[in-house]
Amino acid sequence: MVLINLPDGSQKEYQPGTSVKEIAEDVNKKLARKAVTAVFNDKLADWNEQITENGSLRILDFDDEAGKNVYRHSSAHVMAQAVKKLWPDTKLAIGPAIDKGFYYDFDSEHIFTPEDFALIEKEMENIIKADYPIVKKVFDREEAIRFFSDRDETYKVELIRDLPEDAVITVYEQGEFADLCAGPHVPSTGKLKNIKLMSLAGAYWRGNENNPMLQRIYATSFPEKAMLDDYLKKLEEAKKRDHRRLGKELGLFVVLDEGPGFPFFMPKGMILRNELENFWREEHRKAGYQEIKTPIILERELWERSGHWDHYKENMYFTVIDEKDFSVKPMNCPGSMLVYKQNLHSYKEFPLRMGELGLVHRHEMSGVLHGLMRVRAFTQDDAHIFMLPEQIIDEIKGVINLVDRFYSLFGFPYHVELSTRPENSMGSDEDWEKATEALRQALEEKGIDYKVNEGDGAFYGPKIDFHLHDALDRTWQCGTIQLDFQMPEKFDLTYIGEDGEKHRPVMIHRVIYGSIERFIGILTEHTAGAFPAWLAPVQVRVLPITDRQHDYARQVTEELQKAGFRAEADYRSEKIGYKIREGQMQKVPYQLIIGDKESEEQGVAVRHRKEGDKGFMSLSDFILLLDEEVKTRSL
RNA sequence: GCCCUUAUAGCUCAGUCGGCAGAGCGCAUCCUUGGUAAGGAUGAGGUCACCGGUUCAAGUCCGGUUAAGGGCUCCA
Repeated sequence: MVLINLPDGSQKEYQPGTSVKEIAEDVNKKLARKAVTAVFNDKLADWNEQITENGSLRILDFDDEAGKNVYRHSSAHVMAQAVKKLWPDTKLAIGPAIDKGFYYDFDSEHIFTPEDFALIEKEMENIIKADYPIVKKVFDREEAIRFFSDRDETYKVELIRDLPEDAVITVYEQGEFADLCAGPHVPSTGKLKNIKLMSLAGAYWRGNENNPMLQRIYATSFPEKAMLDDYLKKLEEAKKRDHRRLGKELGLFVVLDEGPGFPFFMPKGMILRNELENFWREEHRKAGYQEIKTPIILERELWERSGHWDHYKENMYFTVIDEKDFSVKPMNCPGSMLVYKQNLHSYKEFPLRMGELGLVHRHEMSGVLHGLMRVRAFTQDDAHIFMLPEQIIDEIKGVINLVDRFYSLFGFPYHVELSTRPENSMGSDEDWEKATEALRQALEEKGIDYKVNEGDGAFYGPKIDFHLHDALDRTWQCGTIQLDFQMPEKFDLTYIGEDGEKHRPVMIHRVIYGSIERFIGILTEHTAGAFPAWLAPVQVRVLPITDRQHDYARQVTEELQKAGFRAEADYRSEKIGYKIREGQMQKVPYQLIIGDKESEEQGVAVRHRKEGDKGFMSLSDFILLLDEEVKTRSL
């Protein structure tokens, strides 16, 4: 007999050779019906796998991450089967489960279009209805190669050839369809339901642009109809708060044909932007930063010296002035180095913090441009900090505090990643060791959990990245702190130490917003355009109910403006409901309704964007309330 | 850059088989003066992205260009 441990702590005995399925059904009939796959002794197991040794077994359903992946992966096989049936000359590449669904890459004479989706979905339904058992077969290498060669599946053959010598090669079959696959899979195609094909894309074989372009079909699947509907609804909602759409609707920013990747900021977008910059300047002044501004166009020779010419030329723009070559800056650091070199520095000045809201231009490939999220010109809230080696830890902690101050203010949760030395990097092992240790120690002293990305650092130094989480559960890398050993060398930066001798300072680059443009994009989607009052382009709208209140409304508006608020009034002869609707859609935080009662009693009826009608208030009370909200920059 | 898709009024979009350019919203003017998410009437607004081709005739079909959207990281 074999002894099986179950997740609830109980143990049961079975005949050797009992299948996972039989055990599951014995333990819990209901769970067995919902089950997708199982984990036996920490390894994913097939439903029909026979248990021959003692161990612990856990049944997985769709709610488990691993179960979800198996469900989606099996869905991908069914999609591939349908496609092969409809277009038999199609060659299969790979078809994994991904975050929110799955895809399969095909190489086919037939060019897929969205019109094919219905056809493919129909065929998939047939396959599901047929309820083909999904059967695992173990092949040795030669057999497997022969098997797929016979079927002219050249990509599969290539995959097999790249597998390690001793790999166990498994093939899963369902009906006439067979695919090279590590498994596991759901027991039969009938287990799958609610599949929807989402989109088409080109994708290079193995992600390499020198390889042939395959056709990728993205799709998703769920065990319950309600789950699929919910997912589709969420996609709709995400579309509604797309920053490109909101940017246009709210008059914030726009990207035009005349400037691909070069966004325009409209008056209201500028208010947002200026507020973000004001806040940035205020906080950086408090944190002991000085501000500089370096030129956007600088001589080619500078970029050769900094190494950008060699490492970054592809992404740079060039121009000629008086027959000399110049580059538009893609980064701020070389300019900052030149500023540092204008004086002789003493260790007593350290740490020397130089901030710059620097506009950089980078030539991004046309296909990657995306609203404000990926552009060709953007403003980095950059800073370069020059210091003594022993100041690194405290200085990093200071930057971490600043990042936390910013992200918490906007209500963004975030997580932190530490990237260590990559392959072809510069500098000595000792320097890297010291620097990485300093970053680690700073994080640990701050009590911050972090993920380590081995070998993911910049070629000039290790780094800490801050990834913020938005309201739609996506993450964005914004802040970063990078140690740089290379720039101080290349520009021969020095300071005079206590000993009167010249030494090489340690330098870090850091950004908090990352790119102001992108941060605005993220913030727009996060808040769905309903910015906190301190950022809102229009903070208050005054809405007179009839012409009788126009004079008083004008007086109120002027008083609000005098108090420093961005206020406007709507004097059109529309009904109050109409004016309110418009203000709501423009996401104005406060609307003040003014009728006879308010003008007689010299007050306002306050309507909050989210809380609705808050009733009558004296104007001075309202000013106090809004002033507090703006001053504290509350959410 | 590469693959698929798309481009019609300020915005969102319809336009069938190739045969007079459309709707809603917005905007302007007028009527309406009203109490917390759309009152009514009238009107203006178009090089159907751009260049070329087929045709008696092109928003529509074909080719090219530009731009945008979804991807090109997830690995049997």
